[in-house]
Amino acid sequence: MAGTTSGQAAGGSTAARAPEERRRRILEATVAVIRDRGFAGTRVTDIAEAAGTSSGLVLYHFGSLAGALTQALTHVEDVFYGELESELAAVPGPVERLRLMADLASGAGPAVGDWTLWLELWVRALRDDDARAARESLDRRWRAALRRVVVEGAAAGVFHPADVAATTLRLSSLMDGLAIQLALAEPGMTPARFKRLWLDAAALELGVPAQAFRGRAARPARRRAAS
Amino acid sequence: MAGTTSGQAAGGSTAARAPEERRRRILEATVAVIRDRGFAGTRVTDIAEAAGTSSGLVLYHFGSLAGALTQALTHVEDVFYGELESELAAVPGPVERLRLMADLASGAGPAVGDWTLWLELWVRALRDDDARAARESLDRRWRAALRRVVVEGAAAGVFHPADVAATTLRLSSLMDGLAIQLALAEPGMTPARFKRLWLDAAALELGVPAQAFRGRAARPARRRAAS
DNA sequence: GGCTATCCTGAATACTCGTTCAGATCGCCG
DNA sequence: CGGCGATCTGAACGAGTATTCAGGATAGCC
Repeated sequence: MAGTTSGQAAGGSTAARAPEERRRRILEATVAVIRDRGFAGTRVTDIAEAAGTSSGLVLYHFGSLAGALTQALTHVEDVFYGELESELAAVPGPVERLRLMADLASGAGPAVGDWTLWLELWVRALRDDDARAARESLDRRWRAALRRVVVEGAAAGVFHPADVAATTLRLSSLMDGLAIQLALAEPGMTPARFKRLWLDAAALELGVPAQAFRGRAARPARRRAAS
Repeated sequence: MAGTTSGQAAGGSTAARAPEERRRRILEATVAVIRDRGFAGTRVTDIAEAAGTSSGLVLYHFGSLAGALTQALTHVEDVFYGELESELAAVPGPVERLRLMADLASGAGPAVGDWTLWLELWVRALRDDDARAARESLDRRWRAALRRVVVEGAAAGVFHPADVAATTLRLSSLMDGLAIQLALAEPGMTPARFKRLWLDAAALELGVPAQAFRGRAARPARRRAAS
């Protein structure tokens, strides 16, 4: 349906093609609404309103509400992956990279952002194949990134994991578990505590002293008040 | 609404009051439907059908669909807690108890059963206060049980946790995270692997050799083929 | 300028439920 | 027995919402 935008030949010289722009805006609006109201509570009208268009257009572009939800997921996946890769590439060593992943997951960074969306995704994945595929892909990528950092650290002689696969799986699962508390705003669970708990577990798993992950990164300018 | 069953005076001499029995059946049917279709997909008719009654009766007893869902949650909580306590009381030492908890969580035992319901609960708790309260209570109880086992083991000189609160929180969070994989039937995640991963993490956290949690319980009769 | 395909709108349609309601049924008591 | 309250049923109602549709605007192209 919707013609798969067959003849977009007319190269846009003046400005970016408006339709494409509109499409993207709708997808981002969809993500925002899902975050806010959940998959189950998201209506076509909500998406249209959030995107500043009509419900007709949402259906015109995505065929159905389910289509919009699904495409929003793959959009999220693209954005997430792009950000993760560029963020990771921007820092040097394994210790710093592990800390970065903790930052991203705890909500400080842009990539993971709000875990609410992830909880929603898990539940939808129980019964919807597209959601299942999206989640699996997202999870695999995140876990692969983590594993890369672990392996890198082991090669550098900094980390000493007993079993790389098990360590990777446990550390990413621990993140998910802690994330539930964070998403539900469990009293006592803050991004800082999330980070501390996870990095301490990483220290245990990787056979390094917990201090290895302390210090820096959290409060960049505190000692030198004004400079 | 529904009168809180005011005058149930008429003491039932012959058999248990049918209405109470019916009520319980409806609650259990509700839980089954939630497990199967999720909170979002559960309709009054589904519950009625699963319980073998009419939709009118469901509303008569619980006032609304939301009421039925909420009461189903507290029913689950009661059942869960009762089973957890009695199971834990039935085994002797800290090591055995920790293994029992791994069994229960991995799906071998009756208490946790299917993690699907838990994922559903987390998401509903994002926006529904009753669900939030139910989840918090369930979580607190489970975590308290875990903490008790850890403290008991520490007192006996078997476990050596560096920080009881952090260890408890991490081990229960890790369970939640692994449970997601289990609920989604991630390839490679089985109850056995779940148990192994979690108990190995426990060994790390508690400063005991991983072998401490191996052996027994898994395959009771393997060496002596026939007896 | 006209023609056409694409993009876009908002009202109309059709359908799915939650909830209401007008009574049946049942067990019990005076 | 006759009445009464609690329990139970299923049809009818109404609100909410995905999707359809009849057309309008727009931009490129001859």
